[in-house]
Amino acid sequence: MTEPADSNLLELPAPQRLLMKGQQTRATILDAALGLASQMGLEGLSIGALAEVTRMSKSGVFAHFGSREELQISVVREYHAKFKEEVFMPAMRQPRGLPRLKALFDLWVRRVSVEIDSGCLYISGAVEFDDRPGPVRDALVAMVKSWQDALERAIAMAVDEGHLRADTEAEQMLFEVHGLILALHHD
Amino acid sequence: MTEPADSNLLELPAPQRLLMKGQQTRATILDAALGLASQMGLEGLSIGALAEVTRMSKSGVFAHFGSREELQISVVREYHAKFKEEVFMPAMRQPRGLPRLKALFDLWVRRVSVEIDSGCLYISGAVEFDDRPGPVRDALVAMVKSWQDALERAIAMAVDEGHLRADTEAEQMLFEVHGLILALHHD
DNA sequence: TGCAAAATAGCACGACCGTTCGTTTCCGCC
DNA sequence: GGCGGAAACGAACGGTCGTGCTATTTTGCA
Repeated sequence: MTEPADSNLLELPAPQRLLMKGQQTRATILDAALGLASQMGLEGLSIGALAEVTRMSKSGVFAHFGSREELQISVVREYHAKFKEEVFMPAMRQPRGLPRLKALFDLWVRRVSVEIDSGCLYISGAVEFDDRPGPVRDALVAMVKSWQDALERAIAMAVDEGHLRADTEAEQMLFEVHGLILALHHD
Repeated sequence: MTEPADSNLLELPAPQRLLMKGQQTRATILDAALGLASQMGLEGLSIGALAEVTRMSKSGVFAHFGSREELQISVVREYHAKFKEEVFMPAMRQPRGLPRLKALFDLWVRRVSVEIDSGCLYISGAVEFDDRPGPVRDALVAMVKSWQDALERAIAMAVDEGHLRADTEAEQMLFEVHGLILALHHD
């Protein structure tokens, strides 16, 4: 339930040891989990299958998260971090206004296209957890919301800069753009 | 959730009894299954839960379908029949062209709105089975395709009738409309 | 009313699930 | 070299799943 906290890491004593063994394999597991969850969905992600992929024992995998739910949440967070790094951050290096908005959209489209035959966790998660309250759902909506907010800010900026018509309804435009991505993902 | 089901009501005494008992309870089961699958997804639909809802034994439910897969396919077909009856058929009574297209869209939106907190099987199914080949997926894509084709025909007709600009790209418009529905469903 | 067939129940099996627990292996430090 | 703690293992548990069987009940018809 409590996050890693990493109470006593970053002890890089003499040489740089960035990761203790535990954190290292945890990262490995998380990476495999991300791939698995993209294919089977967050609900389809099982500790047994994960153990097989990583060639560890079930309990070995389990120990790193303490519960399946915590594993799912960790996967969501990991996905969000990757998404941020691949889509959000590069776009932020573009000048505000239309260029940045366009970059956000293009990178997003590119990512969805690359994810083909794996599937976006935000979308599959939204379908799986739309009526299943709990911490996983909470984490999911928080991540999606932060992304939507970022998009909406970018739209508003483009309006401010005069790149979009002044009567543009940011929320409505966000809705339509989102629809385009969903339709793209659907095919 | 579903009404009593009243297995043996409507005792229209001597004359026509259209359904043998088996077909009748099969229909009851299918109805319950539809509700369950809308909440939990096609993958989340379990025979045990279905038996509990219908107050039957697992094997009693099972016997009607022979396999879980067949049950899922039956659910998909049932959903498709309902969808056709509630959305497609009424719209067909509108004059061809824009009125019919508009009716299709409105009825679709209405249905998605009503399905809130249950979820459209076409959409959740598309997410769950996008990379899981098999008969269920086949049934799913067949149903979705028939619906998309109907929509595309309606758009083409609206163009023919001069209700839409002649340079309208039916496929592109279908894509955008689909996106709107998906976005609506997503919220 | 009686009887064959259909419908349903009951039970057991094997597979997989998440989780717990006790043990063993590994690694970093004195 | 040896000690202590972290990491990984292996076996087991209780649970649910889909799916075969064999009884038992119910139904439809002569």
